Amino acid sequence: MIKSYITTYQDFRDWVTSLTVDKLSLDTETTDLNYFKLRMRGFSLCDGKKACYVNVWENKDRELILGYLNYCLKHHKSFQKLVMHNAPFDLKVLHKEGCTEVTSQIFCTKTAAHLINENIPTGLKYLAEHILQVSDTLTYEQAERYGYNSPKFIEYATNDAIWTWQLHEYFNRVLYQQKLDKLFYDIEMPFQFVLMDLAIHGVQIDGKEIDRLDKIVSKDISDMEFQLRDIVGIKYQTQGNLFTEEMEVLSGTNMRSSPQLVDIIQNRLGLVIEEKTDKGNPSVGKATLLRLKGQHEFIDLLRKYKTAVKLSNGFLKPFPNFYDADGRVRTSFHNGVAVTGRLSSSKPNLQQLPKLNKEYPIDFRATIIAPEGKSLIVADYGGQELRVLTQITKDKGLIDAFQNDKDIHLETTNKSFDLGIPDECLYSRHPDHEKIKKENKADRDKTKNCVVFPIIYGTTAYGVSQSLAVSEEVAQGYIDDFLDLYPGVREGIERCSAYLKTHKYVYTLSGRRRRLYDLTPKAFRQAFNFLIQGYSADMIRLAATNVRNAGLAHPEWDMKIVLIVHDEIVVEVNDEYIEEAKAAVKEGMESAVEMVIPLTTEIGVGKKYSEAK
DNA sequence: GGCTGCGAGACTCG
DNA sequence: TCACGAGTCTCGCAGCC
Repeated sequence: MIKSYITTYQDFRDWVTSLTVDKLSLDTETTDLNYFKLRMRGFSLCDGKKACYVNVWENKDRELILGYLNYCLKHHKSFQKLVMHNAPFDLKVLHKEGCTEVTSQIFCTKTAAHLINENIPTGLKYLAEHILQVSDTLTYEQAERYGYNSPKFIEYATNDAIWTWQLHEYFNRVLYQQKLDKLFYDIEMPFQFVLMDLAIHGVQIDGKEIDRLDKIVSKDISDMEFQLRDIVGIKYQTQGNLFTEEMEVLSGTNMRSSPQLVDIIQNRLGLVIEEKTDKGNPSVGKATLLRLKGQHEFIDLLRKYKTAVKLSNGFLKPFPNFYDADGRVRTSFHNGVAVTGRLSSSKPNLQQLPKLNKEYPIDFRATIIAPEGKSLIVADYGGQELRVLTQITKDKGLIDAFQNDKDIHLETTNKSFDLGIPDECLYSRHPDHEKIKKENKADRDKTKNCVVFPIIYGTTAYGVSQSLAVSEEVAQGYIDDFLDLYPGVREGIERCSAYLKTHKYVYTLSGRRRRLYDLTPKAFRQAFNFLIQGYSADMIRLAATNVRNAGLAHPEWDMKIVLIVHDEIVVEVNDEYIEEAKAAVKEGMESAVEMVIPLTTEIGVGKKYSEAK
């Protein structure tokens, strides 16, 4: 491999001019990972035979070099296919440096690695060592000591591009062998540009509202600290807070410590804790406190206290650490972490923003806002999991239910609880349906949350018996009732299990695979759940790509996807194009895939996230 | 005595 | 042994200087 270190425009042009290939790998090096702060230090390229590192940091030719790179990305035949490891990152770096129209066919080796084996790390160094058998582990600091023009530094700087190129050669073959090529090229690669957009735009935060809520919640927590101790007679001293001048509790008891709460509840209140943690200790989590609700003033206040503490420590306090100078938060979306193919989000995790809690109504989601002159459109799939279940199993009962608007949860409840509701009243078109649904709301909710959805997760009779506080026999009866009503589901689960047993993997309707080598009962549950969760994840990828394309077709809308939350897409759009954009988002989501039961979308508009839901 | 790392437990979301 | 997939925070303890 011929390796060059390039610092001048002329040398870069010469290097590119001598290329005779139609494919290159690219790797960028930056000052920061965050779009708002980062600047490019340099980039490396590789064509399989030669590689170069182009240093643009404090370089007088910087603008010329980046301008030429921009030109090449659009027009040069060697840039027709661009291989990157973690494409959204390199794409956003290029975008930041003015290369905003990458028209190349892209290939992300990180994504390929995840599709081929979702159970291993996808870092470039790891893949180089384990797949390319590279043993070189030079760090940046080591390379730097040799000097920027030294062979060692050039080697370090070009390695990433070389490895990326070599991984492409291997992965591309395997993708076709494992029939992952359609998923990769038609779903994952277009979606990389959505991930790029998300990283670039971020989401607008109302910092003043965060501050306002933080003050309210902090005061509430402080008050509850006193009240909780007063209720159970724990002695404490007070101390003034230096900053807020409010009085704080000074006490040996910590109301956030589970062992101490166990002690208070059992020994001071004399209440029995039946629930256990994973390790078999008494649990003071949600389930326990819900069961003990109303039995002691302390329990009821503790529930509110825990909600407030979570809101404060988990969201209101840490959020300001993530503001960029433009008041937006740019989270990291990870496309190769969840084994089911779902996206995940971190720093901060925007997929777990608290919803409004009726018992402690602080509207955190109101702090996610649209900028001046724009609105948020929030669109989510209605009943996505049950629709995918229907698609997978082709169950006649489920198909009939969706086609004729029959209430699946009420039908199940009717059978399990022997309610004697006439079949025709289970259809929403029946004049008595709403009334009957209301009358049986409690049982219907129980069935929905404790039987129907858990079955999708592969629950056992034991699990259902625990959540409903009934015997295992009765619980098994509920499960059988559902599977008897929709026998296609039972067959689907059995088909999935049989396939897993033979092949040690299963695959979704989009061709995504999950490999499960250890065939424990849990593995069979994971396999069936994967068919639903994994396909749902690819639906949202296609939907988001459609929505992005609709936005590109109408630049005047200035429509940007700002969040993806599993079955939900949030976009920002200019106020004057809300109606057009709404229609486009709806169309983009509902046309993502062809299903026996057409997809439906629930859509809302508002200036705040919580208003639009 | 103070710092760091780590597992357990709890809680947020779909 | 017992319900799928994630990320983040705090507590409490072990180990280290």
